[in-house]
Order: sequence, then structure tokens, then C-alpha cells
Amino acid sequence: MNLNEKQEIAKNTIEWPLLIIAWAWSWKTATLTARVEHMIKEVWVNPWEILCVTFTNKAAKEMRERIWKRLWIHIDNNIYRQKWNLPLIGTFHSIWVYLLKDILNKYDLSELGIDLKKDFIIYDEDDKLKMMKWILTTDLQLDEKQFPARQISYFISEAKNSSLRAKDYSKVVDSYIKEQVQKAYVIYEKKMSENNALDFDDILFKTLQILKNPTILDYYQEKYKYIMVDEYQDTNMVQYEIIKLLASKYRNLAVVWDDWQSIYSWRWADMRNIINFKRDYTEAVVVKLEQNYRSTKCIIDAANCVVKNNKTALEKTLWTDNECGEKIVFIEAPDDKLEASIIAKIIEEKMKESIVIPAKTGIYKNGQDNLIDPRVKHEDDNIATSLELQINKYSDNLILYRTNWQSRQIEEALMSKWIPYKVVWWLKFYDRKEVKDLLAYLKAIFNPNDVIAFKRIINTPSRKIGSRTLEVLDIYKDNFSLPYFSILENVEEIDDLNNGAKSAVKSFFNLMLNFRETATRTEVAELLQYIVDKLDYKSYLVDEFWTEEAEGKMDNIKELINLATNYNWMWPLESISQFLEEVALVSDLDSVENDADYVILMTIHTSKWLEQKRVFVAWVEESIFPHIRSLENEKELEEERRLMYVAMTRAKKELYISRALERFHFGNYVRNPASRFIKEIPKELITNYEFWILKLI
DNA sequence: GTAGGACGGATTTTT
DNA sequence: TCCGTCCTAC
Repeated sequence: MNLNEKQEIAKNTIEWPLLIIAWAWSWKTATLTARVEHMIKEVWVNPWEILCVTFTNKAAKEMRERIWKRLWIHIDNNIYRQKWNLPLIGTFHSIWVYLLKDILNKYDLSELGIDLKKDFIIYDEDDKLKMMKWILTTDLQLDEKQFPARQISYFISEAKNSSLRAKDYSKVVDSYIKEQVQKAYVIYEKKMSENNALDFDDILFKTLQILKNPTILDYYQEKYKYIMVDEYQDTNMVQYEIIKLLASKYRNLAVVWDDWQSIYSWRWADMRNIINFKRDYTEAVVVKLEQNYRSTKCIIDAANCVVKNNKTALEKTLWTDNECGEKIVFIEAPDDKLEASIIAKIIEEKMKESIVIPAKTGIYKNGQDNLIDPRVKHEDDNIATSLELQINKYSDNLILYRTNWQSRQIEEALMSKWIPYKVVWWLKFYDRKEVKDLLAYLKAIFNPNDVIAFKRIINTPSRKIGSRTLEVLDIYKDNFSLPYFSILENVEEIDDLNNGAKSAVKSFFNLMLNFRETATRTEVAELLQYIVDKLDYKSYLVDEFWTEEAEGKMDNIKELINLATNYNWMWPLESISQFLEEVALVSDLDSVENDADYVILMTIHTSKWLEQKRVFVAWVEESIFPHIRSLENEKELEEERRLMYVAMTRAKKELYISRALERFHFGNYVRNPASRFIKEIPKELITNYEFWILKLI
């Protein structure tokens, strides 16, 4: 790949702070990759002193693959299988978990007053909510409707992301609800530490606390002398502080900034971090990458026009050398069903075309893989020099929407036309009941303190242990402050339980004992299989669900076990711990065959790292997109607008934007006006969908 | 004390 | 529409 002049500057600025201001598809990842290659091959930087932080696992994986390829290394993607002498590349969360484990092997943190023990486990959003609910109802005895767990944990998350610990929270208490938040926070902190668990916020927050220790900080400053952060506009305060500490000694920090693509303020991403960066590194070299190598001129112009309605955007222009391309097609369907059908219809029609296009010399294009899916290897962008036969593929099509549940209607339309599709739903796999059940078994086996996991499985499959028994166990747990597992062991001595309950709990305890014993000599994949067999989990599923559904669930379990075989080479207990960590932090599943050809459906947020020849943005209506909860707030509205910008710039050649005049929504017919974002696209760049085609449907 | 059915309410985005 | 909670029957 040939870098342009500005990309060259970025590549060659090594021993100096660097700010890369990038726009959609300006090859920022390629530039970063080239920079790493340059550092290692020409500047002779030690590869293991390089730290690359990305925002998602997909991005990390892609970057790893690109860099490994440049360095002629063949290696898989597991962070623990990265050799010690290679750059460390990962998300904020995966890197800090890796480093926290490293730290816990070297230091005793209790001496530093930090409450974190070895073999901690990670609580996902769901575990966290369960914990919060439990605290609110039993410890604080609050009315759930008045104090929803979700809202309270949101306040706590906010506190953690502004470096506020529970004991300091009283400073910001200014209302009755925050008083309750404070109480909940204190108990939450205590319970999490008893369970030896970290939630996503804790991973970052604890890291920051630990790095404030000069000895530990110095060790990691020396270890990672060259730091790069992609998607810097999406970092929050705690992440900023961590990076600041690590980079403060050698000041070799490179960040990539793209404020037009900042769509994560709800995760406390703080755009002020760019001001902080400029203040901390006044000497920084600033490089602007403004040329877009992907989309047609028409699409880029339209996207520019939309985002320029944001008052807070800096004055800047994305431009391209690419051809003008076709106008954006606006579909205004009579109703929601037709909207979905038209999209399906267009895809069907496009599949019938097979065209020969002369690829222009000098135009960059993707090689044979113009699949957007990062699971498929991207060839670096080759220069096409000859005529080429272009065959339409289902995978040329990407359908985007604002929220996950919107996929259903489109799925139905695609199904009725026998169009293969795949919904990319990040959390879906690990959110499934059967997967969560089995993971909870693993967690409970691995960590006898994990109350949340125990509560999930103690009566799954049903063992006649109900809410009353659980309540009694809770009381005993609080009174004796023993691990949950020990309470179960001593259940005989609990007078408040009748004999039936006692023996039910006892047999559950014996089962878990058996699992724990098995776990010491069996790798995680085999252990999972053993658990499934021993529980007769299959019959349980068949009893609970329709046969078809149960079979689907068994397939998911197979997939889970299959995934676990990746850890067969480790020691049994280690394999459990690593596996649990991966499933907590990696939310999508690499189970898709590379040569599969299907239409891809996903939310706009998920699509941020993708591109596609033909993109459909559906449901572009006021109060859906922009989302109803952002209409009142100028700042949030601007974020929605940036989201529209992201959606539009996913398209390389063809962009369709659709809406319905009337749709069936929550049991009612609703009529939303067309989204303001559509009106912000200049008329000359847009054309209406021709409805006579409807007759063909 | 537990399991299963009826009813009511709430719906962003992800590590 | 789906999910979770409450209530009643066993």
C-alpha cells in the first residue's frame, strides 16, 4: 500500500507525541499498521514495547492480523497466545484484565490498600443488574418501581467513570435518590469484593487505582514505551487518565481522533479528552487525514452536509478522488411491511444482474474479498489494473437500523424471498439462556464466592429449591460471611429449613463438589460436556421449550463447547479462567464460515468498523432515528446525527435510505414524520424510489 | 414452599 | 411483541 504524504508523516513520527485527526475511511488503521511496521523494521523498536489500544475486539483482531502479516508471523488471535515478544494489541478492557492478572502475580495488592484478589471474575451487564436488584430489594428494601436497578447502576457507573469510590460518593449526593445510590454503591462495592468480581467499569477503575502506585507504574512505563490509541474520541475520563499515566514518562503516545464518529457518549466517552491531549502534549505533531478512499463523491457530500448541521463539529471537509457514483435512493414505503419487502426486493433484483465493469487504473479497490465482514481477511487494498468480472453477492448488502429489535421485520421479508442473511447481534450468543446457564456453572465451579452464578444455577434444572430456601441461605451468608459454597456445605445446620429443602441443597452441593473435582483434571471443553451430560441438560431443555427451540439451544451448546476447545492446551483450571474471561470480554462469535454468502443485518453502532458496496439504512424516522430519547437534548441529537453520518459512510457505492408512512409498533399503528436527517441531504444528491416496481413484489 | 399461568409494562447504542 | 413479576393452585 502506498501512503499519501500525510500518512507518511504519521508513520514517521515515532519518538514524539502524535495526534492523527482522521475521517471515515481515511485509512487510519492502515496508517497505524504501517507505523508499527516501520517502528519495528526500520527504527528497531522492540516489538514488545509497543501497546496498541482499540475500542472493540473486532478492531483489535483486524489490526493484529494486519500487523502479523506485515511481520510474516502466523499466529492466532488469543491475547494469551500472543508471544511475549510481539506488540500487545487489544481493547481497553482485555488489555487491562491481562495486565491486572500480571500485576496480581507479582504484587500483593492488599498491601497497597486495593481490594483485588487473584482469580477474579468478570460480571457482565446482566450479572451486575442481578446483583443490584438483589441489593435494592433485600438490603435496602426499596420499591423497585421507584428505584429501578438499571437507573441506580447507571449512577454508580457514572461515579466510577469519574473516579468516585463509594466512600467518596457522599460529596455528590444532592437528592433523595442519590442518597439511595450511595447506600447501594457501598453495599455493591462490598459484595463485589466478597464475590471477587469486577464489572466492566471496575476493570478500568481498579487499573487506574493500581497505576497510581509509583513502583507498579514505573514497571509498566518501562514495559510499554510506545503507546497507540485508536478511536480516541470514544475514550472516557478513566481511560484517559490511565493512558496519561502510562505515557507520561516516554511521551511516545499516538492517538487517532475522529470526532464525527463519536457515538459513545452514553458510555461516558468524553470529547474533552482531545482538549486534554492538546494540553498535555503541546508539542504533539498533528496530522489530518481527510481523504476518503472508499465511498463515492455523492455519498461523501451528502454525509458532509448532514453532519455540518452539528454546531459543535469543527470546520473540516472530507473529500475523495473517487467517482461521483449514483444518487442516494430514498424509499418512502406506505407501511413497515412494504418497507422491508422493498429492501428484500431490491436485493433480489440486484442479485440477478451480472455486470462487467472496467476498473479504473489508479482507483483503489478491494481485491476478491469485498466482503465487509472483518472475520474475513481484508486484502490490503490493491490497485485494479484490468477489466474485471463483477458478480453480485448477497454479502454486498448491508442493512442497518437504529436498534436491535428492528431486525425482525426485515428478517421476515428476507426469509420470504429465500435470501440468506445473518443478524450480527453482538451480545446475542452469550446472552442466551443456555449459554448463560453453562457459564454460570463454570463460574460457580471456578469461584466458590460467586453468589450471582450460584443463584442462577441452584435451581436450574429444577431441584425444588425455591425462593424461600434462597432467602434463608442469604440470611446465613450475611451472618457468617462465608463463601456461598461453604454455606451450602453446612446446610444441615440451618434450622430454618425443612428436611426436604436441606436434602435438595445438599445434593446440589454434592453435584458441585463433583464438578469441582472434575475441573481440576479436565480441560474446559470436556468439563462442559461432562456438565451437560451429568445434568441431563438436554431433557431439561426439551421439557422447558418446543422441540425445535431445544434443538437450537443444543446447537448453541455445541458451539460453546467447540469454542472452549481453543483452551485445551492449557492447564484445566487455567483453561476455565481464560475461557470465562474471553466470553466476558469478547461479545461476538467467530463461528461464521469465511466463504458464506449472506446479507448482513446489524445496528449502526455495530457497523462502525465495516464498509459495504450497498447499504440500506432502514426506519429513518423522527423518534426512531433520531431516537425518541434524544429529541429533547441538543447534545444527544448531535450524537444521533453523527450516527447518521456513520451509517451513510458505510456505503461505498450505493446507499438506500428508507422509512414507512405508517408502521405497526407495540401493538399500535404509528405515523412518524421522516427523519430530519433526510431533509438535511441536498435534493440534488437524492432520488426517490420508483414505486412501479412494487407491482412486481 | 414451589411451579406454572395470567397479567401488566417497557422498550438505544456496547466493553 | 416479549419479558418479567405477581398471584394462585398444587
